[in-house]
Parts: sequence; C-alpha cells; structure tokens
Amino acid sequence: MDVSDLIDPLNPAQREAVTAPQGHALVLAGAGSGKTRVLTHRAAWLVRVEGATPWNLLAVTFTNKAAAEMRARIESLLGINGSGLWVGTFHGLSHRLLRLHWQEAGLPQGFQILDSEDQRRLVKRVMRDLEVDENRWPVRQLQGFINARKDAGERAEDLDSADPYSGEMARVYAAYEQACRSAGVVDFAELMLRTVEMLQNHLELLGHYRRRFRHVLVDEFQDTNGIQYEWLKLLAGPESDVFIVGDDDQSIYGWRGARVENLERFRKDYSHTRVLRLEQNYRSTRTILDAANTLIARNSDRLGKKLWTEGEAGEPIALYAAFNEQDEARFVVERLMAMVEEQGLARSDVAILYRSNAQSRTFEEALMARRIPYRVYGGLRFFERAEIKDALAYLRLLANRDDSAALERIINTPTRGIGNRTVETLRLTARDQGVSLWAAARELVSRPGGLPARAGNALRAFVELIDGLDRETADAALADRIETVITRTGLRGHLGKDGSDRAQDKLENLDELITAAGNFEQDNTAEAEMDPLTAFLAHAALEAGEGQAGAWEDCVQLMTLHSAKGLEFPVVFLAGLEEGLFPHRMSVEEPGRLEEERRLAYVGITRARQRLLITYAERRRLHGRDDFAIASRFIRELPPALVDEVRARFSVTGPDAAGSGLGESPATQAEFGLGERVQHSRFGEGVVLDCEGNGPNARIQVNFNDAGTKWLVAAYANLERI
DNA sequence: TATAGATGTTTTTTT
DNA sequence: AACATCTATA
Repeated sequence: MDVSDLIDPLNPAQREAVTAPQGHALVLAGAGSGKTRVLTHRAAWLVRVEGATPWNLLAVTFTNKAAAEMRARIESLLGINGSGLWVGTFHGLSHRLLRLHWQEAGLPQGFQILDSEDQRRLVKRVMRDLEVDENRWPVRQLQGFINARKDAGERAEDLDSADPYSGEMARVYAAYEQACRSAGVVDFAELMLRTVEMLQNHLELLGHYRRRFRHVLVDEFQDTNGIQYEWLKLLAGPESDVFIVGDDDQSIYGWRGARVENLERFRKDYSHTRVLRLEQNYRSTRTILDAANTLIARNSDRLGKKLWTEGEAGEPIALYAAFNEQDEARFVVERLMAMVEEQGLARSDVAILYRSNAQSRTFEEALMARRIPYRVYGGLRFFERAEIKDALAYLRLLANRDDSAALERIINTPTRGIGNRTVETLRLTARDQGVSLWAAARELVSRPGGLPARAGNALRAFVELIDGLDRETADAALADRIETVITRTGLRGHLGKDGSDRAQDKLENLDELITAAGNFEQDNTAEAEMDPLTAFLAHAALEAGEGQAGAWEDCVQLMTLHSAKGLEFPVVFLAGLEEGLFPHRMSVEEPGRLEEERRLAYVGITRARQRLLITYAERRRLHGRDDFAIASRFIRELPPALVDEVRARFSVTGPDAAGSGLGESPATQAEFGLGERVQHSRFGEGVVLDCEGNGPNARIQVNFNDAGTKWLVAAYANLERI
C-alpha cells in the first residue's frame, strides 16, 4: 500500500504524530505548525494503514468552518465522500445524535433549536412570569448563568436553592427549563447536556457508539468546556483511542466555559498518553514569530513550547498611530491598495482583523468608497436578521404549534390587531390550564365570550391563517412553502409598503431565504430521514450562515480575531490596538482574563505569513461617544527592534516651503498630536481634536476655550504648542 | 390597539 | 450610533 502521499509532506515531528502506534495521544501544536494537517493525516493513516474503517472515526472541532475543512481534507485523503463519516462540531454531532434518538433523549421528534437571541427572549418571558425584578437580575446575566451551569453539566435541581442569591437564579433556571420542555425546544448548551444525559441513561446506546467509534480525534482541545469533556469521555470508550490536538497559547474561549486545564486533565484521565510537540512553524517570518513568542512569554502557567522557524527574517512589523478610526481605515486601505497594485497581491491574501464586530463598519465604508471588494465574516449573520427570524418563526410554528417562543414572536408581526392585552389573556389562560399559547388560543377562540369580539376575531383569523398555511403547503417543496408563508402572512406586503432602503434590503433577504431553502433541499439528500423543514430550521440555528452569501470574488477578508483562529494570510492588518478595546476594558481587571486577551493578540499576530501591520487610533467613536485612547499594552510588549513606527504624529508644513517647492524648512514645520493644547493668535488656547490631510494641505480641528470648535488650514494657522 | 417619539442601554468574542 | 423598550396620544 502506498502511503507516501500521507507521509511525505510531513516533517519528522508531524510524522511521529501521524504514525504513532495505537493508544492515546496529545499533540501540543504551536501556531502554524501544521496541526490540522496532522489531524487529518492521522485520520487517513488509521484507515489506510491501521485497518480502521471510516465508520470507526469520530472527529470533532468547534466551528463549522473548521469542521467543513476537516471533512473535506479527510474525504480527499481517503478518496471517499458521504455522510457516513462522523466529522463535525460538538453541537452539530450532538444534534445528529439527538435527532436519531429523540425518544431516548426525551424530546419530541420535531424539536427545534433556540439561538442566543431566542434564548434571551424566553428567559425574559419566564422572568416576567415569575415576577423577578429585571433591574436586580439583568436578563443577560441570568442567561449567562443558565448557560454556565449547563456547560458545567449542572441542572437546576443540582443547585443550592436555599441560598437566596443562587436560589433565585436556580428558580429561573428551573422555570426556563420547563418552558423549553413544554415548547419542545433546546438551546445550544442543552444539545450537549441532553446528549450526555441520554448516553448516561441508555447504556445500550452508549455501548453501541463506543464500539463504533474506535478512534476519536479532537481539534482545538484547549477550547473544550466541562460538558464537552464529559461528552468525549463517554463516547470514547475503554476500547477507543483518543487523539487530541491543542495549543494552550491559543485558548480564547474561557468566557464561554472553555477550560485549558482539560489538556492536563486529559493526560491524567487517559493513562499512557503519548505527548508530542509540534514546535516548528511553517507559516510566519522570523520577525513575526519572534514578536509572537515575546508577547506570549509574559503569560504564566503555560505548558511551554518554543516555536521556531527556518524562514527568513522578513520585514519589520509596521505600526501606525492613527488620529481616529477613519484615519486608521484610510491607512489600512491605502496600504493594502498599494500592495495589491504594486506587488500583485491578491485581495484575498489580505485580512483585516479586529477585536469586536463593531469595528468592521469603518473599514467597510473606506473599502466601499474605493470600490474594493471585501467580505465580512461573522457579525450579524444571515439567519439572525430580524425579518429572517420572523419568517422562520412562522415555519417553526408550522412544524410545532406548541413552540410558544415562536408564536410570541409573530402573533402580531405584521400587526393584525392582536395587542398586548390579548396576548396577556392568552398567557394567563395557558398558565392556568398548563397548556401552550397555541392551545390557549384555540380554546379562547372557540369559547364564546372568551375574548372581546374584535380581539376574538383577530385571534381566530391568526389561528386559521396558521392552520390554513399548514394544510395548503404541507406537501409543497420547502422553497414554495416559505414563499407562501412570506406572502400569505403579510410579511412581504408589510415590508413592501415601506419604501425605505432598509425595507428593500429586508425584502431581498426574504427572497434570499427562499433561494437558500431551495438549495438546501437539493443538497441535503443525506439526512433524508429528517423532515426537510425541521432539517432546514436546524441548519439555520446551528450554522447561522455567514455575512454575505456568494460573490466568490477576490475579496479582502474582514473578521474578528476569534473567527480568524485557524486561518492564515500573507498580509494581516491588526487594527484597534488600544487600551480598553484590546485588551477590552472588561478584561483588564482580572489577570486571568487579561492573559486570555494576550492569547488573542498572539492568535492575531500568528495569522500573518509575510507582513504584519498594527494600527491604533488616538481617538475613537464608540457607542456614539468620542474617547481618547492610548496604545495597547500589547504594542509595548513587542520587541521594539522588530517594530517600525510609520509615523505617529501629524506634521504640518509652512506655506513658504509649500509654495516654493523647495526643501522644507524645519523652522516652519510643526507636529501635533490629538489632545494637545495649542495657542492661536486670535482664538487663544484650545485642544487639537482632529486632523485631515497632510503636509501643506492639512487641516486641523481645534476646540478653543472661548471661540469654540474650528477647522483651520494648519499651514496658515500659526499654531503653537503649549 | 397602533404608532411616534422619548428614553434607556450597550459594554466583546460564538455554537 | 444603533437598538430595544417604554410612554403618550390618537
């Protein structure tokens, strides 16, 4: 058997990992050391050399993107393709198990999945029913609490109900679970927890999967949380070999319960684990790697790795101190244009990375102004848009009338005369009789005098609308079904009346939804045993869909540092390195959280292959508020010798030098930084707020104590620094 | 009950 | 700035 294609592309350390004898293995793999390659080649090795079948493999990661790539690479190495291969995300695979064994899991066959927003709304609903004070107990906090408990594998009844603080939260948790149960919905964390409980309670199922999954492979193991660890321990039985890959320096999901300690725990729990290290980096220049190593060395409690490269030193890291976020975007876009035009770089070779999604806007505007194609990953995703979720809520109701969360969302969207008063009556009736809102609606509609005439008619029309839609479209293709729903419910007409651009966008999104459903039904022949509507709704919740669909043009890539993990680009712009933004102000107090921010910076730096450019803005508008900022501590933590500061300050050239075209006379040159105090002959003292342009054409905005805010042509303003 | 306008809240990252 | 939620008014 010729396995040279599996082995030849590997270095000795990688080869050792891929060809390791049977048994457990922990691969500590630094950034850019080829860990995904090792994982996929290991999977192929097990089948082609060790006699396993694809059926014996279970391969897990965290993000849909990573899972898709892993699947594609394994399939290509094995020359197979099909859904028999269990490769996916923790949540996706759990979902698959729960669909297959819904009865054992105690779920209705058509259970639906709540995304974070759905979950928050439901928690809020429950809190109102329980009359919990939302000022004392913020909804988000309760939502976070519930998820944290689930991520740790704890149910409401496991909590201490005597303690007044956690007792109150446990009460909400319990009521929320009850609401989910009666509506037949599960949240993300529940997918994991329910799967674990199902396997614990059904040993015949557990035995079946343990016998099947002889080889369990896990990528990004440092991101596993408590319940995911339990999940793996269950599915990987005593006869199974577990092969895990991870990097403690890239652990950036602590906020959602990830435990780096799971790496160490694994070594203890799985005896005779072979520990391997991949320390040679094939991705970045020596400069970039040195910078990353120096930065991450400040963190404590590392498992310890020394990344090295045989590559070139490469160019220094560029640092640009922008005046504000517009200037930052201008710098980035001009630089990337120059690189694309002069060096023939593809636009898709360039990534702009930032800490928070809100930062994408300024870059989008700057790119759009210059007609440069770009693609934003993450942010508000397709299936999370309000109009899409409205349409999906109707579909959820068609699939399951008891889905009260879905019903509440659309019972009066678009408005059809069912106001708060009527809905409140519905809730009371539902609560009294212990039934869903839908059942309560049916009951009230059929009971004479149950509601005032006007409300009763409106509600009856709604009930008939839903039942009618169901009857008429039950056998239709998914896309036609959605088309009918959008039209008949009045969603389209409602938006059509509004002539605004935003409404137009929403209409286009609804059309896009119909197209997406059509494509989905065509491609998704694999899980034929699942009802197409249910499958589509699950797809919408689990893979919310990326920002913009299509346009596989050559695009500049914009994304958060979190979504950049696992990717690499020849050129990386790391933007917004300011104290308060990155590291985020919420994370600077606690050392542990600050270290996670530093790991995030490490992830960002190590995405770059050739060129790394770092920017920050001295002044940034956030939440409508202007704030001065100082450079991130992470900039100071880089070795100064590796950093080339482009120009931190704004320079103004005098009119004489500009007019004559001769050399600039130092005497007429001045430099100003934002926030600096200046003196003007007529307006008196003021503070520099903003700058625009450069050299003789530069304009400068000054807020004078007495004369107010003015824009001045800097060359003629004769400002003096004080 | 519907709507416009006021008021208050974001505080980050994702399945 | 953008959005959700509340309030006053028709």
